[in-house]
Amino acid sequence: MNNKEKLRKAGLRPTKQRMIIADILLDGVNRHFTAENLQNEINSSGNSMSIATIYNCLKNFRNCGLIKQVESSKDTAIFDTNINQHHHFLNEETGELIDIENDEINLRKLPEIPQGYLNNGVEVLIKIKKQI
Amino acid sequence: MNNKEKLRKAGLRPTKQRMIIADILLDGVNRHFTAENLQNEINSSGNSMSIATIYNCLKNFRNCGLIKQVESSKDTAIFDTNINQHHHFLNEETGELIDIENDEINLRKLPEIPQGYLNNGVEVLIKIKKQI
DNA sequence: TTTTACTTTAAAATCGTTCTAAACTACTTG
DNA sequence: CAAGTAGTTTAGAACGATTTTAAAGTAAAA
Repeated sequence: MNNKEKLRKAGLRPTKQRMIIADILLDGVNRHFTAENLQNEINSSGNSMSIATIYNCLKNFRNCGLIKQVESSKDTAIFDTNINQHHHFLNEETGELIDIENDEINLRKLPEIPQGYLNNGVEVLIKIKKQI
Repeated sequence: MNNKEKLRKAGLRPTKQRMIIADILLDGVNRHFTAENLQNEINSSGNSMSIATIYNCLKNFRNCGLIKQVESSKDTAIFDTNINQHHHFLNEETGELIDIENDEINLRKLPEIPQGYLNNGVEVLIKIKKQI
């Protein structure tokens, strides 16, 4: 499926701007990035786009499940093109994230989900620091 | 150990402002809060404090391990007085966090920590949503 | 004491992100 | 294809959380 079809399937009009971003993000390579990172990539691809459009687009892509947003206490939102359930190492000193595939972690015992709620995804974060 | 001693032990001068905040936070009750939540509590305790001081203090307390900061992609920093390793349910719709004690989760298989790094804490986040 | 280093403060500045409202464009319908 | 309409992009203003500034204040050391 090409990117135009992916956007349509997600319920998004394939506008010029969304296609530029889809061409960068939806190439099958897993990556973590911020809005600013993406703007730089857009610029170096010879295109340009309002930062508001980039934020709109990231929000739309995220809401449609084309990308994920990482839970992180950094001051900048971090997005992830790996939309499968998976986990992360976090280097707290640098903010760097490294993917951990879902089958590399085995959650044996899970607590009971609060009454009236459903499990909507589990994320494990392993904080790491440089050995001294 | 009283709060003055706790601050000294953490390497922080027990100033008037830090004592006010310690009296609110270090009472043994686990809670999640933002800087603004804390400011409201300070105000209702009959005290007042510059917001810059509140931020300074929270950062100091966090760096000294007196409180923790929760990994969360919300736009406001969330702190936690529960400093033991533990986990959270996150209601993504409301942002509400609920503690999961460490022994309620059993992580069987863990991935290998990257070469040259040490495990510095594991946090599991279980996202939940209201059943319809 | 007196000195020194650390802390607090109000206000300004900064930074990421969202809003606004006007111009534009994709899609629909005739 | 033409015209309508609903959704999208844009620059720039606005916003909210947090940090910085620089001056005044305070705790601890000498």
